[in-house]
Amino acid sequence: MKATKINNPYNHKDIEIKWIDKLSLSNDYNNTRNTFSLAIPPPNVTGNLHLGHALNSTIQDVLVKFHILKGDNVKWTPGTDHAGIATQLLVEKSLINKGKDPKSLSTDNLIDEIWKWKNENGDQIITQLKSLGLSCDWEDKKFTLDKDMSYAVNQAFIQLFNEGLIYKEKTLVNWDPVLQTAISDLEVVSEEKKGLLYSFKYYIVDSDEYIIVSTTRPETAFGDTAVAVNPEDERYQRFIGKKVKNIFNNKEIPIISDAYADKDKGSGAVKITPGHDFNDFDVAKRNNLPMINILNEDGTLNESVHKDFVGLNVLEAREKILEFMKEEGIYIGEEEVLNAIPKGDRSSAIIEPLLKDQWFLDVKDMAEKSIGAVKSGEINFTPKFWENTFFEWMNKIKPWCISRQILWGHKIPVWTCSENKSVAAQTEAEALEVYKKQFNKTPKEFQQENDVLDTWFSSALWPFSTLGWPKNSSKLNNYFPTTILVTGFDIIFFWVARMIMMSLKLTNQVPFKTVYIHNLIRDQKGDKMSKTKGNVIDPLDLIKDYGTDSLRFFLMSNLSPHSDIKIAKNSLDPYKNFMNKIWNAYKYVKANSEGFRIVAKLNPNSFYDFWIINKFSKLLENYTYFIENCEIEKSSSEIYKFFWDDFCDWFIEISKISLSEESNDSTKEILLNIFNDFCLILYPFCPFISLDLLNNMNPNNLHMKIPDKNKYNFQNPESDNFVIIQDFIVKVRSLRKNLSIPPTEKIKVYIDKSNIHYEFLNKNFNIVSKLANVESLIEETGNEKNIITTVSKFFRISFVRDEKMDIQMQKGKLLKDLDSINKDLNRVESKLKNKKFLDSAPRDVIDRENRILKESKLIKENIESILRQLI
RNA sequence: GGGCGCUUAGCUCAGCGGGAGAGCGCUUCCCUUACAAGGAAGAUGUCACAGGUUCAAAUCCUGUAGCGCCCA
Repeated sequence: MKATKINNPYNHKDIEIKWIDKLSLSNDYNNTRNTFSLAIPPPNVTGNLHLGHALNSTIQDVLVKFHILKGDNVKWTPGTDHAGIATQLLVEKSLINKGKDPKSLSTDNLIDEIWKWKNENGDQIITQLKSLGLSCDWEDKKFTLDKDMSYAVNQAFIQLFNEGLIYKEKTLVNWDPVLQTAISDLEVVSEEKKGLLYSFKYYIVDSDEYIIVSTTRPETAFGDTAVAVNPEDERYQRFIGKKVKNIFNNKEIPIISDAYADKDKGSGAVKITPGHDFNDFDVAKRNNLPMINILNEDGTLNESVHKDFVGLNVLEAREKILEFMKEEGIYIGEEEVLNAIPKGDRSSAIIEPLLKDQWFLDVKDMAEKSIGAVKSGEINFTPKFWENTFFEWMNKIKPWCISRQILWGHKIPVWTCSENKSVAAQTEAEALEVYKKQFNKTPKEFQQENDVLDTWFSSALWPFSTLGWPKNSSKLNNYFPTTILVTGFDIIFFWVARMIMMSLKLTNQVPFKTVYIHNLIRDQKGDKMSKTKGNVIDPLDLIKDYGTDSLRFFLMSNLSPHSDIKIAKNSLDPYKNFMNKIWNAYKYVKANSEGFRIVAKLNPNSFYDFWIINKFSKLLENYTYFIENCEIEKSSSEIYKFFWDDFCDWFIEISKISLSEESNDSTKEILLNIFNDFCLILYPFCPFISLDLLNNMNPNNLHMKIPDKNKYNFQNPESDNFVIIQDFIVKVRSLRKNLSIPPTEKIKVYIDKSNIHYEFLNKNFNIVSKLANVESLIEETGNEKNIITTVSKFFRISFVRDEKMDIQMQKGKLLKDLDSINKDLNRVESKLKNKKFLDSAPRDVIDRENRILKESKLIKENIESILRQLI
């Protein structure tokens, strides 16, 4: 690759164009190496890239690129999800916009339209993901409705069906009257709303006595088949076993005793509508009550109610039935209550519990095994506290309603004959075979189910179906179980839990060993981003303005296990500045390392060579540790601090001095090598700038390998002396500033030459002279009258006093320092006087306190003597 | 009602038993030949509150208050 002209200013667009297509990953498997594999949480095929995707995929990409650098077998499978309901809705809408009525199309034609849409637009999200610079295996991209993926779905279904875990049952389901399909418990969101609780009388048959019941949904009285009272409720004992007259459906319905009735709620008696309430349904099953369905699929009242009510919607019926109650004199009153309204998460329609034939998957055993896998540590959540959330849900899991009455999805692979005998199979031909074998005859009116499966059913197989399951492929052998799953906490139940259940059931293995849960991205104020609020920040805009590297580094620096990431328009400024800093530092490195190469063995010479090598070595160690521990944000911070503080502010500045004075080969070589190796470890975070600079340093010879830690393994006692030089320089600059001495004015510094650090300071006078603009070091005898002094950890530093100097300012500063030193002294002294502390504190803590005592005393004495001088 | 998480500098957040930290913002000075998208020097805190454990608590325990999320 041709090198970028490094003298140009940093421009993210130039380098992104250059490298965007060179990041795809597919490496050959080699069983001598470690393996790192993961499957991307497949975005909806209808999706547009949002910051959540950017966050989720960047985390994965950092891990992937890190493992590429380590030389592991890496497999990261990308793909998209067919997103049943969402996609169908979107296509229907776009048909309507084009003036076509989707309802006028045949089922097959509508499915064709959806496929057409998918083929035209389905890759948009993939293209957008690529702009993040991800090293997915783009050649091995999956879609949940691909042939092989559908084969896996059918196979999973067949196995679960044959084991009797999948069954069809007429029972209460969550019915979405707008989408006209069943949905699972998880897809129902409850919304608290003020409503009215109405009370009315049910008269006891052949009696003037009545029992009062309360309900927020009086229209369901058509479906009431009992009144329940609590067995311990003395008020109603005498009624149990009697009947009341349900004047709405002209039936006599029993008063039953059931613990579900709450003595303290309302009148204590409760009407039971098994066809339209989940609790009532359970009561009915316990008590063998009949169930009446009063609703059509569109949510209007059906033929089973009084003819005046047929066809009304629920709200219309409510008004009318209240009037009716009043006319009949059974209405008592209403009160305001807060109740939970169930709504569909896609349609926002009020969900009606409805009696329906639906397919269920019994997940109880699977859930128990999944809990076991997490408890035993086979699967680890990180952060660990999410395991509680997982357990909580798994413990009270109910059968999963997996059938949907929509078109777009995997058709349920079950064929049924006229005698209502069913078999599950991949194809009709296979179903016929299975049927003949099983029932020893040929089926009549053999027909496949019309329903499709819940989209999450196929997603639940994703980690292994993408690798070729159920076929025994080499991919599956090499890369399964996957190493890690990276996802947001919002789909722990929808997805993570179901993958674990399915994987344990179908493959007898966990799907992944670690679940890395990350948080959401919110706006500046901490609000969720939404189109209606107008606070959405588009990652593609950020990429345009700041560059992918800046966006990635922002995200990776702001990850937090406990809080969501907040982002404002200018949040990326510091990270773009960092990219610019790296770019400019390279200009310096390049100009000053001509003729030098990336080497395997360094030859450090001066103490600052050793110092920066040690710093880099520490960085390498921490960087690796934090990434492997899923603490990526700490890794980012290490990178930032090393580069800006250590490498640029100190090493480069010092190198300027040594390089201007003599040809210092060791420093030049170290500049180039550390910069090169820094770019390597930066690569997982900021791939574009890293690759471009690495390419510039190693034209046509990119070695994408994590730096060898042995290259940076040097021990040299002098490198510890670096802090002495730093301390001296900072103190001189500080005193200069306090005394308002211009930075351009060279200054003479008085210093005690018997100080144990003096020799080292003097030996490196060229450095301090340049960085602190010191003219000379002069012996301080202690008798000087016309000097002004400050103290540091290692030195007393004095300047010649001048009338122009702001002595009061310096005095104020010293008094303040004295105050804080006294506080420290008090704390330490009282500790060291405490016998119990000396007895029980560890040795190193006591040593440290003693050291602090000594240092503080010295500083205190110095400050006090200086203050006396200043009077 | 049950569960989880949070409360530390003006803002965003680290630290999670032994000297209160970072980035941004702020103040002052400097356009020094990598970088003004920069450099240098600074200021800023009852670590929500109340008890307890400990030689030692921002850090562990209990309780209280407030905020957020999930489940019913």
